[in-house]
Amino acid sequence: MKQNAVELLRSSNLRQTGPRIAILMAMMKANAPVTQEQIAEQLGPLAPNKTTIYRTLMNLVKKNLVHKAYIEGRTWHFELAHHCGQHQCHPHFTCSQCLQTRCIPGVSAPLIKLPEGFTMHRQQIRIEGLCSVCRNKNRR
Amino acid sequence: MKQNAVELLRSSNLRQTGPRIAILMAMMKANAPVTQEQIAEQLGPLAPNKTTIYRTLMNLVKKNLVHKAYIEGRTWHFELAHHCGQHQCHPHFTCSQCLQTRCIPGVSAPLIKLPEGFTMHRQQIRIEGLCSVCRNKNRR
DNA sequence: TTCTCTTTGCAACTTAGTTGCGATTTTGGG
DNA sequence: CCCAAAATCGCAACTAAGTTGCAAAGAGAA
Repeated sequence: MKQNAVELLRSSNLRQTGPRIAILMAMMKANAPVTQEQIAEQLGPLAPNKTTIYRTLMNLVKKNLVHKAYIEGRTWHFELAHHCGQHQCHPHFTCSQCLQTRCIPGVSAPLIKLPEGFTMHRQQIRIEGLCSVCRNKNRR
Repeated sequence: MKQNAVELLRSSNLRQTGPRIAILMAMMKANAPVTQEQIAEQLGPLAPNKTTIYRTLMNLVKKNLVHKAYIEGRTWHFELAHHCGQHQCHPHFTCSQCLQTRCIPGVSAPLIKLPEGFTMHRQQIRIEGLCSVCRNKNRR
């Protein structure tokens, strides 16, 4: 997995530093978009400083190795780009009751047709609803 | 227009107060999602306190008269629900160069099929790209 | 008009992300 | 292998945006 991270950095012409490799590895382990805080938590006491985490994430976004996910709440979430299509991320579902977010892999919507002269870089879908767990709870 | 705002409040069983009517009217004038600050600015010196604006917006969201739009940046944007479909808002386009956001009215994507047991309340689409103005600027 | 419940404004506060800057690390060249 | 230049990092102080608690004002039913 570390090899994988190193490879990603090399392919994007980014220097291979400890913090970057650690952050990428932490994101590989996650199966949903993560926040700065979750990354730090995951890496434990040797986690990089939060400034470094934010700066790294923003660099990775710029290089298109990572995408920012648009999710309810005030906190930014990020995920590795390699499960996303070229112009479209997989949808994200947020339960409006338990507030958990999860990816909905393997599905996508047709790309929206933009007005004349506009170029699409990326289309993202966010869904709000009730997850099956909460739905069952409500039934009782 | 004021009548319209009053009607919205009545139909949702909300008390008709000055701040609420003013905020709804400000949103009716806008043709893209607005922030608390933009609402205050629009209403000028007699704008309600920012706490009131936030609280009002959150109430209106709860009543489904207003939706929160998911847009790049740290600031919340809101728009009236009456241009949105029942389970889907119109897409929002943000230019990654000038950062302006605009609505793309009249188009939508098929609703994503959720996993068994999940219920959809609302699907929202966010597109990032280059608007025609910026694209032309880059050409030169 | 009065009473009750809701809404508002204010000021202080919290959270999440940002900035500036000196110290450290990476990497390419000798 | 070693060095210098450029990129990156960590820290502490800061900013922006939204939140909270509470007393005062307002809405609407009787």
